[in-house]
Amino acid sequence: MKDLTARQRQILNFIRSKQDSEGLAPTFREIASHFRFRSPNAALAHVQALCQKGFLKHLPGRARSFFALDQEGSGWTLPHGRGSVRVVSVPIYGSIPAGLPQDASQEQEGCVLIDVETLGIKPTARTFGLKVRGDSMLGRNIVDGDIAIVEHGVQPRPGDVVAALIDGQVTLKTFIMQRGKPYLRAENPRYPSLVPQEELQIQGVMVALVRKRK
Amino acid sequence: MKDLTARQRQILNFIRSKQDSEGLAPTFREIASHFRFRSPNAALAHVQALCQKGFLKHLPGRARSFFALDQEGSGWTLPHGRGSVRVVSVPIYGSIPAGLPQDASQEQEGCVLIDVETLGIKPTARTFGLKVRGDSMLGRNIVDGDIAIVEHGVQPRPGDVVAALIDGQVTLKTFIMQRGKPYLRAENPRYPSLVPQEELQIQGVMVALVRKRK
DNA sequence: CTTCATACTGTACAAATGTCCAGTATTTAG
DNA sequence: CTAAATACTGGACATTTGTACAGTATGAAG
Repeated sequence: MKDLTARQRQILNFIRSKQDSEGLAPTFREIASHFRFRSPNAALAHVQALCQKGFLKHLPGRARSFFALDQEGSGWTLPHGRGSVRVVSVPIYGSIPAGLPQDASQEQEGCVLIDVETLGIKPTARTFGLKVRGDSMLGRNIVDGDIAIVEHGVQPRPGDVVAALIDGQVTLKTFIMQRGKPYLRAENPRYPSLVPQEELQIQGVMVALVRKRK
Repeated sequence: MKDLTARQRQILNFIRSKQDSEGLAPTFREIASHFRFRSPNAALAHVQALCQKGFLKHLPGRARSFFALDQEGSGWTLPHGRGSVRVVSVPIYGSIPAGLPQDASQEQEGCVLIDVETLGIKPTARTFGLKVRGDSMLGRNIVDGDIAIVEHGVQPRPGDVVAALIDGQVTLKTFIMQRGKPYLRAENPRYPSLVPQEELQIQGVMVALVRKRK
């Protein structure tokens, strides 16, 4: 996917922001007016460039028919109240094979949609849901059947719940520091309590939790 | 708020569905065409009626500037994978005044977006989020800061967590039956454990729970 | 019966809007 | 230097679109 020029990104952002703030995409002339173009053609040219590069969709002949095609991360920007919310679709995995789920759509058990602000995540980060099995995290009030929303590639802070890969199995543990060294702690007395962090691979940090009625 | 006629509701639904499915509100002529009107004026008249009754907003002079003002079933249908998902926006209240929140937008603390399937709710039912204060539901692994998604107008089943109004305060309790009589149980030893159900008003049943990272 | 609201038809026009053509700088890549 | 891409100006035109005015028909309310 080609990159955008600075100007093109400005145009795209303007279209997005108009859609977000007013719930209505701008016209070519409104774009031109905002950037002080004296002709709608400059706007047209930019829009065409954006379409060609796959960042925008435009239905020819129809007013205000701009659709920002989200490049990074699937997601949508929805009108909401006065402003807007950004939602991402998060796949739910029952178990995660070694490594990161690339396109493990087979193992997928479903989906949750979450608004970005609720989670406080960056839409660029890779996020997935992990169905909790067993009661290893009871001490953190996480029970069987809960869906842990896990974000990959985030530095865990002490006390965070993390998803770690141990013996090919993904488990939730608490990330802690002791004497400057990182450890993982299981939150249930029946499990080995402390694991040195070197022995395993942290898949991600839990940023949210979703629980359904049973 | 006045009621809509059957035809007006059809028009409103069409505008909504167009916005949902195509991401673009229709023009007067597109409305007319869909209903086989031979003039855009019929559409105009209906839109004006909808605006007057407060179900729709329209910016005069601007193309496709329709905004369905969510009366009851706010929500969107998003493309998702092969199919689509329906999402609703759920307001979060820190506290709920007596009665049901009608347009208590002042007390609102934010919003969560949840896909309907995850919750298994009927989009018509009135749903809201309730920010949990304190640890009265620790026994059910619900902690301070959690957001309980509560659905109004649903019959609670024994064992369900319900939101109940006691002394003007909304509290979460467990709904149980004992000898055929309904009771509410607090899930923390420091609280009075059993309350006969007659003394209070059940606001709704918790259908889901959302927890953010602190 | 009359009055009113609802639900349209038909014509028309002006404003909003998309889009084409022909240019001019400026920058970037080779 | 040359060619191509980018970033515009200016004018023009055809559609799309919103909207006003003038009617017709129907059913409900009084």
